[in-house]
Amino acid sequence: MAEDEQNYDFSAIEKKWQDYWEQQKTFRAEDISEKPKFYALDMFPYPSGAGLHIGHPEGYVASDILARYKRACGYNVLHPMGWDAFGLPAEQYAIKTGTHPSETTKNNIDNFRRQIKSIGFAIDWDREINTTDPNYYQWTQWIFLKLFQRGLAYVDEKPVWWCPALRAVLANEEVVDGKSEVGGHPVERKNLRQVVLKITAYAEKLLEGLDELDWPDSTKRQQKAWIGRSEGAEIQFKIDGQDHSLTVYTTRPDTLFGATYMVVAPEHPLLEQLVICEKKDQVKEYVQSAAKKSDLDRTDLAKEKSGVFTGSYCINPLSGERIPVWVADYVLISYGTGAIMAVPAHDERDYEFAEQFNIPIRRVIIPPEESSKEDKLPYIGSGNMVNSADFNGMDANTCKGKIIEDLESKAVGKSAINYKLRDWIFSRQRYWGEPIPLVWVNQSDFEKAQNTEGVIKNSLPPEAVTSVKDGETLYALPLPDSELPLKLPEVENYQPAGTGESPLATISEWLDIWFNLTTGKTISRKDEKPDDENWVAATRETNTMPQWAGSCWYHLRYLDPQNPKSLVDSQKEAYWGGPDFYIGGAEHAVLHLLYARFWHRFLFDEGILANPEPYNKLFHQGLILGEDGNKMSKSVGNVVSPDVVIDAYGADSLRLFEMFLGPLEAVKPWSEKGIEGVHRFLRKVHREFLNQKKQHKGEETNKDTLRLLHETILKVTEAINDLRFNVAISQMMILINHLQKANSYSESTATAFIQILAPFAPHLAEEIYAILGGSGSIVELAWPKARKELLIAEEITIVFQVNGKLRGQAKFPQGTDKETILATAKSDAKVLSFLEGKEIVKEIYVPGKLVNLAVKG
RNA sequence: GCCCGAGUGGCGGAAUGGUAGACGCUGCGGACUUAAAAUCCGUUUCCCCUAGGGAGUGAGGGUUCAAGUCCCUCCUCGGGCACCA
Repeated sequence: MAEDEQNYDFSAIEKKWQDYWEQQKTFRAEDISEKPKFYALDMFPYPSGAGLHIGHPEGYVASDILARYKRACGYNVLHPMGWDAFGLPAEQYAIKTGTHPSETTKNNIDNFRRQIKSIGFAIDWDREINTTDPNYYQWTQWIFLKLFQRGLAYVDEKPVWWCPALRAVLANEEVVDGKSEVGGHPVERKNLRQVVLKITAYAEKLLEGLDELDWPDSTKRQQKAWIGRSEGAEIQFKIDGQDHSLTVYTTRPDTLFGATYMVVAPEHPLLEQLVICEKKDQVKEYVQSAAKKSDLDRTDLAKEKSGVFTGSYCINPLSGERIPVWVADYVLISYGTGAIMAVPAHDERDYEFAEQFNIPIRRVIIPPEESSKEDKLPYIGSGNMVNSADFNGMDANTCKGKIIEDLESKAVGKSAINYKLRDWIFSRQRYWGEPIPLVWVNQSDFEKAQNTEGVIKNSLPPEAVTSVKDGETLYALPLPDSELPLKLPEVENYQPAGTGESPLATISEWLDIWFNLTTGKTISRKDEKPDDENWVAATRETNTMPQWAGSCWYHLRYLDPQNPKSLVDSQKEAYWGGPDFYIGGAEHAVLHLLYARFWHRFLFDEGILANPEPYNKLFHQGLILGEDGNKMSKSVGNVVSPDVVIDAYGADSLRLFEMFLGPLEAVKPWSEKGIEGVHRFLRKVHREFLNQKKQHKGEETNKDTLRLLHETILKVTEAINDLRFNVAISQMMILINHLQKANSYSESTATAFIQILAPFAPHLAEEIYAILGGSGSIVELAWPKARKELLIAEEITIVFQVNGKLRGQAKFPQGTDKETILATAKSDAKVLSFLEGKEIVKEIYVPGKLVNLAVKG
């Protein structure tokens, strides 16, 4: 090989250009611009102590390629990065070591930032955000106060998942199969005072909004299922011999005449009144045992249903029939009314229960005649009504409405809609989260607040938020905006209080305050009470917010990260709107993406934002597995660190290979050998373009080269738009292989090539551009246009098929007529041998592609 | 159990209903070299008596001149939900 060949010193090249970009602020986004905008957003990482792993950059590289490509297309591009840095691990580490979580978090962020910078992203680092920064969480608290003011926050004793090992309350979503999602520790039920957000008030809007979104279908489906809308009826059954009624929810009012028993959940408030004397002990015992069961037990025991007869009866509002009422834990208190009418003939669960307890099963719907084989019970389908008095013979589906009408006219029922979605338990009994900016006062001070003009009175919710503590009802008051951020106080010990309260509850200096009802100012109660009647004794809310809070609105803060006056300037928000591309893991399909939509829609309803939906276009990158095909994990020892890869092959190779592995959305294994392949490709590019002996000035003179170049520009452009980066890279490999074999090619060809390579391997592209004599940065060049007229070849290859099988081929000049081609095909020696003794029944000619002769005999 | 998605060489994967296996990896053979690395060239779906032919995209059917691609049934894997009345 040529002695003058330079090594591909990727380390030096990458360092050089990363420094250049940083110094020049190459990727600074304009706040507002004449240019159209493109906002590429990554799900920001939680900066863990383990550092970045190879899966993180996959999405970042994809969004970075788009960002760089769009910039070359003339867009004002924003590609920001930040840190979702509140969370359990830093707190756990603090409990173990006494290190302040902010210190751990700072170190982890520094390491993450270093790692991400080493990959060479087109990130505007001036817009970096951090959810644990008081200047950031001030606005998280501010949004909470808005929700509070609108009555969308309340406090309730809730049976919640308590994890003894983590000493923390977990959200439903953080419990998987009866264990904590983090760490896999067992969890149990415990009643605790919780701050809850009324996300259910947005159930309908969140459901409807999905239709408009350009999201993966599976993600939309998951959210739809999570919201779980169903239509049906609420029906009141009078309790026999009492004045009360039992209200049930059903989606099948058409099966009302088939109800042969009723069930109430063990936690149902009417249960006590329903139980007759003789059954008291038995029911009490049953309720107690049900309370002990975790959800895991309930699921495991799903095959074996359990329940107890209460001794009471209800009256079917239409038939007048007396129906026994049971208590059973297969009915959930948290859904519908916590009570059902059981129709064993047409519901699998009721059928199972009825079989087990010998309860009558009465069919009220028969399948339509055509499918009369479908005659087994339970029968879930539609059909015609039987055993249903006046409704007999009618179609069951139409009967739903008729029965509801009938119930409504008798004032014993109405149509109803139900959702599986529950309100969002928003409090965590932890230290390392945003403090919830509320204070608690007694009733008389609350009434005083209601009658004292000032910021507090003006930001009270429509209904008082209360909580009972030690037998006394306390009332929640909001801190005013002027008191934000409410900073986390210093604490001696990060261990939660044994009661399940947050460590903040142990800091009385912070907890017990004098609160001014006019101004909302606070001072510690250790200080003397000011001599002013507006100062009252109060205690602070000690719960902190869940990790989801900060990520509900971070996409907005990137638009205006330093703004001390509002969470985002409305002009900037109007210009940028939402992200044009949002990429992250599918594991956030429901939680983060639903919570963020909720907050965003709320802010839209408040008139604070111009758009109702936060993320119009969403994409999930697929997991990168270890080389052994298993999920990367420390314990298996198959984790690949980007640091190691960059050290050995460089950031450009890492970027290119992550995209070359396979389709972006696919789950695919890492391969050490595979990265050598793309690294070789980059070395080849480096070698080829540095050896300028083959290059000549002016336009490309070789027609094949010119055609392939423009085919490559076209394919790469299309592939980027379709997020098919693996295909784009293949095509570039084809081109470099061609140039390597060519005797010479023009400088303009080389420049066009590195321009389309630049979004993928930006450092190498910059270096070659500089060597070829380009000034400034390659990112300033406009994206090359594919000249489609060059793609038409002078000669076309036509394939000859007989009965769809390849039998020959020939080249023809562009524009050869059909007859000539067919004649040539039919006289082709090989084709002829397959036509012998047969009759041609059909001749197909696909222009420019193939001839197919269908033969018979 | 229910709802999705996916099955293509030794491997990762290409293929608007139109030449299956592009591109890359691996293996094998060769060139260069004292040697190695690097680089380059050839070869790599399977079967057959290798001229050439036959089979082939999880299995079986179907539609079509033509099916990896569309339709039906089934199998396997992956993901989600899981007593929500």
